[in-house]
Amino acid sequence: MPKLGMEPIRRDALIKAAIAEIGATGALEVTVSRIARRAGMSSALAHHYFGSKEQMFLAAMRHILAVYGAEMRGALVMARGPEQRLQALVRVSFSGSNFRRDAVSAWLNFYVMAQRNAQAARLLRIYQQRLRSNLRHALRPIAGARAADLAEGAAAMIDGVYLREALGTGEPNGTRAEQQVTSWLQAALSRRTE
Amino acid sequence: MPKLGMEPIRRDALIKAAIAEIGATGALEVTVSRIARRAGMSSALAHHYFGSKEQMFLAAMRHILAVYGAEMRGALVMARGPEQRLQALVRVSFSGSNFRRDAVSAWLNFYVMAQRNAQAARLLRIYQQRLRSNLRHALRPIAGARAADLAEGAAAMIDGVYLREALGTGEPNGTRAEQQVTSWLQAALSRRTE
Amino acid sequence: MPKLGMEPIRRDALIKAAIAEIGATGALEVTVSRIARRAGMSSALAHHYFGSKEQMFLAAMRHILAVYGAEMRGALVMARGPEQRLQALVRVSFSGSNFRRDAVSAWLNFYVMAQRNAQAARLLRIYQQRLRSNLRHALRPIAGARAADLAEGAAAMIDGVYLREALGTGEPNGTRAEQQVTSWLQAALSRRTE
Amino acid sequence: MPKLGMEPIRRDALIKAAIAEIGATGALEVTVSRIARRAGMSSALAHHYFGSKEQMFLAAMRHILAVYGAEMRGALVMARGPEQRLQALVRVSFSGSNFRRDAVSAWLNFYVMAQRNAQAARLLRIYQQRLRSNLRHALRPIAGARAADLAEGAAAMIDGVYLREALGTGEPNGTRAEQQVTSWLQAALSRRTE
DNA sequence: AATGAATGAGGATTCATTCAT
DNA sequence: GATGAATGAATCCTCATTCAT
Repeated sequence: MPKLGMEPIRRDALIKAAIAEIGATGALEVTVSRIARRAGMSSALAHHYFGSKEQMFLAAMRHILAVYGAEMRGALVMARGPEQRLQALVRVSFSGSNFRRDAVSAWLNFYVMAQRNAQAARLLRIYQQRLRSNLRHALRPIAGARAADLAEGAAAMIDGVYLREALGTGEPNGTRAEQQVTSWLQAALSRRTE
Repeated sequence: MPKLGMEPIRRDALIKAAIAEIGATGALEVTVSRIARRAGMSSALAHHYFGSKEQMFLAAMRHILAVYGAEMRGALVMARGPEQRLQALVRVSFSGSNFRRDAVSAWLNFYVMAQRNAQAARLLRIYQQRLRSNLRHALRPIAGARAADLAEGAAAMIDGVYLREALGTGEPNGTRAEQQVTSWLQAALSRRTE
Repeated sequence: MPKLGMEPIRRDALIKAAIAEIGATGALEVTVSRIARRAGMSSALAHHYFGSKEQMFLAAMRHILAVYGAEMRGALVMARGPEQRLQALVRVSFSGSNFRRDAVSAWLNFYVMAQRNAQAARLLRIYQQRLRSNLRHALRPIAGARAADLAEGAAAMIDGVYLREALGTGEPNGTRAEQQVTSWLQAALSRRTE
Repeated sequence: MPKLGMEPIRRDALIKAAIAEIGATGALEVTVSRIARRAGMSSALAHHYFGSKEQMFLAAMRHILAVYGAEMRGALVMARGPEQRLQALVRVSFSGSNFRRDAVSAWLNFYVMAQRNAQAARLLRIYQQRLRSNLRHALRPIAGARAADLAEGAAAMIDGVYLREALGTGEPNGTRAEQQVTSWLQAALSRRTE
């Protein structure tokens, strides 16, 4: 039942399957066959659409990144004032599709991938810069000159907490994560006002 | 030129080679042959001494952990007062053998390994608990009831900053990392005194 | 030149090649590569179709057994009266595809395999029981109550003679084997009529 | 504690261990290391004494054969008259050290070995001929011209019954085996007297 | 558009065997 | 006499990838 216009559907299915499979295995040592089977097609078709396993993984990474970016924009749109913007950025990092077990585990593997693959490294840097830039932007009115430093610290904190959730045994707990980051941010900010 | 008592020497060489190789490749997809060659022996001998690739990786992980623990103890011994203890813990995390490019990259891969391998997960948890426990201990006199929370946050911060260094392109910068964590800690602590 | 519907063809070729290779080598220490090469394909394809060397051997065993069973049924169909049924059973054991050098040698190795592999043991037992049951059936009208005992003995005799042919240097001689078993059977039966 | 005159002791221990190990594994795929360990020494020493794995197996085969021959001679010495000689030959085949699970299983593997190894084949033939010759000798006074044929048949019967015990799941049952052969022999003999 | 067929390359692991001590 | 050290040579098996249909 080959149909026309299947390409986007297939690609999407494969990306979702790749993330799910990586999440389930906990490693990048996932076979293309398994991913393809999970997506309901042959591995040959997967290659037809992505050219190589690596490209498929990159597409999956791009997908996670794109969704994360979209959610961030969406949250920022709703925010009123710097404090809310800050909260939005933190909250988005620990919620939505980006914080499901699958995605969290996938992230960990993208970190590893970024060590060898230039494209993956670039994608990662884009994500990091976007987050930092957004954090700086939100912090400027509140923290002034310290905004850059605080943004840097907040980003590290977010990554650290994210990592901990990725390695924990239970299901990731977004609320707890958010609170941890928020309380630190407030501490750093309140000190400023001294 | 077979000698007696080679076992500890060989094991040591293999562990070092494994860490170096993982660091160089940036991934766990390192072959036993490569590691063995780097350690100056046949892959068969590597298997003879470790039984399996996985056991070899675990030994490498244990080694990194042990050295880290030793350095931590050493620094704590020298510390006078809670503040110095705290500083020691942070400084040790970003210095010494534990913060060489190799080791940093190896850590990243151990994170991935811990997602599937129970033994690796256990080792990781031991490390995390030891760090948290040490941090709590040092924070108690300074932060009182908030010590537990702050220790938790500091640990996350350390991991986050560590992660950033692992993913950065340049050589890890321990001083910068230490300062980042320290300044946050001071912020959180100073708020307490309000 | 990939074609569709190759699976049964490939499986068949591999089974035949496995039997031939075992027969030629005289042992189970045959490599998958050799078998695959003899069957005109890569070892990877052999694994693709059988999953493992062991499964391939079991399939070969099942094949020999199935052919033997078919030949037995065929001979029984033609037989008129108990004596002819008996003769058919003995003759089939020492003729046809089941008594070619290859198969005879393969049998010997299946014996060994049956000592460790439960599935092989089961297959072997099925063959033994079928033969005994058929022998009992044929002997009942002739030997009455002694049928069970005689069937047991005839089966052992068949195996013993078969073994001797398997170990002999020359090509197995079916006629000689058949006669040996038959003459013993007649001796045992004639005693009954005393 | 290297002593002088250890050679025969070591060789003996290795032969016993080899038989035991083959019996336990049910196959020839036994490693020299395992055998040596079972015999309480290093694999290097095993090689020192036997030169190769194959030679060790042959020695084990020779040992089993020698013991079997000795037991046969012993039983024949005690026998009075042809009938007792016959009974002695059958009984010895299914009793003593030659009929322990270990040895029975080892025999099966020697059969396989005899298919490739000329020396093993020669040993096997010697055993077979000795048994046949002894059987003929005992049968001559009773069966006259038919002695040769009957000896042939009896030998096959012994092997067949032996095989069945080797493949059975339970412990070999010598009495049952002996009776089966004996009753057939008597049947064949009684027919002669008709 | 889709897939079964097919393989080359590689990788972990095993093991008989050798050798210096 | 005895062994730990060491390895080359296999062997099974996996997998990304290609291709004809």
